Amino acid sequence: MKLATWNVNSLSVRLPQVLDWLQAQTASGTPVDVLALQELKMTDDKFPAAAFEAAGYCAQWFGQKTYNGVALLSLTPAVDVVKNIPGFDDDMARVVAATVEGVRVIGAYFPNGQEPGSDKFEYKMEWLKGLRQWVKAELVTHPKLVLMGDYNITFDELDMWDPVGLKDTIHCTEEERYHLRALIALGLHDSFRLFDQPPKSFSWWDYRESGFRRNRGLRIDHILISDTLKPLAQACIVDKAPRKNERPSDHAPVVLTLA
DNA sequence: ATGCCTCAGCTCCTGAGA
Repeated sequence: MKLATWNVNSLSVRLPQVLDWLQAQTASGTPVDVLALQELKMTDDKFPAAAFEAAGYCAQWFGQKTYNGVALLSLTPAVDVVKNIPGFDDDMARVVAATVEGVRVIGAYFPNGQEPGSDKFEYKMEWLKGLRQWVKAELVTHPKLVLMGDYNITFDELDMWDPVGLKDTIHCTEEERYHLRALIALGLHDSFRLFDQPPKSFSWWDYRESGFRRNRGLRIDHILISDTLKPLAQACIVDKAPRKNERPSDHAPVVLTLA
């Protein structure tokens, strides 16, 4: 089973790239079974369900105007769909969850937080708390669970192109990392670090100042898997190929292969 | 401190992203 997450930064702009990428994965011999998308930036009526259906994918989506918006694509139908975090009041579309082939998949676009100390940072902290409470309960009923998406949090210095210059800046603060570790403590694993990785592996690069060319990036897109799934993990990589497209997203897909 | 880039939108500037 192959699962992936990709913040596309506007699905309207990136749809051809998403379709091309899915097609390339299929052509390689291992099609993507589940793809979580973030930052659709479109209302639900604009979602290109027909294009994905033509490509062989079922879709669950949860959008809003201008900002946020998430979707789950799957080769087989998704059931028990949940949108946003039950019990956490939120006027932004950030989460879509569903069960695919017996695996509980949660796709999420975590709040950015803007700047430590800001209202948006405070919202990020509350959102993270709400997410954790819900995921904790989900793990009880769904031992096979994947939590993937744009976390907007780095784990440590390995995930930063400039650990000194970026120390304590947004995505790299101790408060944010506390919540990330608290998710891990529920019985989840950072699938990327289960494997040897190239040094300076990132999933996002700033559009500005040639961030990608100079590999000035952050690893903020993650695929966390439950204890039960850990023994099945075979590989996890960042696929930088789509970042080399003309007009790319600032994020690259992260891809996990399970036995 | 700001722009550097990209995207959406009550679009020729602004807010937000990260």
